Amino acid sequence: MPSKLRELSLEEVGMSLHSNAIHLLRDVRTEDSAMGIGPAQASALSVVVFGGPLSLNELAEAEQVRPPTMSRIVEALVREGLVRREANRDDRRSIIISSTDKGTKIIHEGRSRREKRLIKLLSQLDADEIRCLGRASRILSRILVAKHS
Amino acid sequence: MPSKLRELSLEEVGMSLHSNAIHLLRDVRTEDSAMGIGPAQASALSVVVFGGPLSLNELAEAEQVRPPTMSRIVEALVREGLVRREANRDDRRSIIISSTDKGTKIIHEGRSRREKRLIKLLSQLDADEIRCLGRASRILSRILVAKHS
DNA sequence: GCTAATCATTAGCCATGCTAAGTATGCAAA
DNA sequence: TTTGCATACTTAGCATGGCTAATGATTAGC
Repeated sequence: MPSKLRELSLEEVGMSLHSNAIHLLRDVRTEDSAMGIGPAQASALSVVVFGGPLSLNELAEAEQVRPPTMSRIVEALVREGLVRREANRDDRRSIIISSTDKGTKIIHEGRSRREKRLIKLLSQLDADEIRCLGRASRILSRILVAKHS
Repeated sequence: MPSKLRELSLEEVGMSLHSNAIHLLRDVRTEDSAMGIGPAQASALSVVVFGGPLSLNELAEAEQVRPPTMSRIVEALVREGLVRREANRDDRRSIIISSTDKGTKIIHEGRSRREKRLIKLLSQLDADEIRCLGRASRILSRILVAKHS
C-alpha cells in the first residue's frame, strides 16, 4: 500500500459517487414537495420555464419519457393553470407548450428553496472544498456529455 | 474579480452538482432495468442483501417509505422468490425478511453491471481527476451525514 | 391525390407513493 | 388478571407517473 491516504479504485470512486449522488438528490428533493405538484410535473414545468416554449415531443425527449406520459403530465399542468397549450399554426398536428406567470413563479420559488438548501449544506465547507466540488461537477458534466457521441 | 478561472459561487456549485447528480443517476440507472424488477424493489432487495435480515419497519425506514408501501414491495419480492418472510419468534407481530440465493444473485449481478457502467464512464479520466471525484464524494458524504445531527 | 410518416391523445396496464382503518400481538397498570 | 393502550404489519383505496397499443388528425412524399 503506497500512499497514506490510499488511492481509491475506479470502482470505489464510482460506487461511492453513485451512492452520494442518490443521497444528495434525496435531501434536496425534500424541498420540492413545497411546490404542491408531483416531481414529474415539477421537472417538466422547470424545462418549460427555462427552456422556452416547446412541443410535446420536445418536452418528452427532454424529460426522457414517452409522449403519452408527457401528454398526461401536461394535461395536469394545464388543469392547474401552470402552462398553456396552444395550437401551432405552422403544423397543426403539433402544440406549443408555454409557461404561465403562475407556473414561472412557483418554479422560481422552488429553485430558490433548492438553492437555499444546497447553500445550507455547502456552507459548512471551506473554499478549497468548494473548489473541489466545482471541479468534480465539471468533470462529471464532461463525461456525461461525452457519452452521447 | 481576482482569479483567472473565477470562483464558482455556492449557488452555482450547488445547482451544477445537483444537475450532474441527476444525470449521473439517470445514466447508471439504465443498467438496472436488466434486473427485471422495478427500482423500488431493486433498492429494497439491495438493502436486504447487504444489510442482513431485518424487519419490515426497519426496511421501510432504511428506504424512507411508509410501512404499507414496503409491505407491498416485500409481497412482490416474495412472490418472485427473491426474499423470504419468516415469523419472528420473539415478537410474533414482527417479521424477518431475508434474501434468497436468487435474490442475492441478481443484486450482485446488478451491482456488477452498475460498476461496469461507472468504470466505463470514469476510465476516460486521468488519475488526478479520479482523485478529485473521490475527494468530492467524501466531502458530500460528510455533509450529508452531518445534517442528521 | 394516395400513401406513408409524424404529432398528439386515449385507453388500459403496472409499479410505487400515501393515508386510514383493521388485525394480531405485546406490555403495563389497575 | 384483565383492561386497555401501544406496536407491527396488512388491507383498502386513492394519486402519480411510467409503459405499450391503438386512434385521430395533419403533413409530406411519391
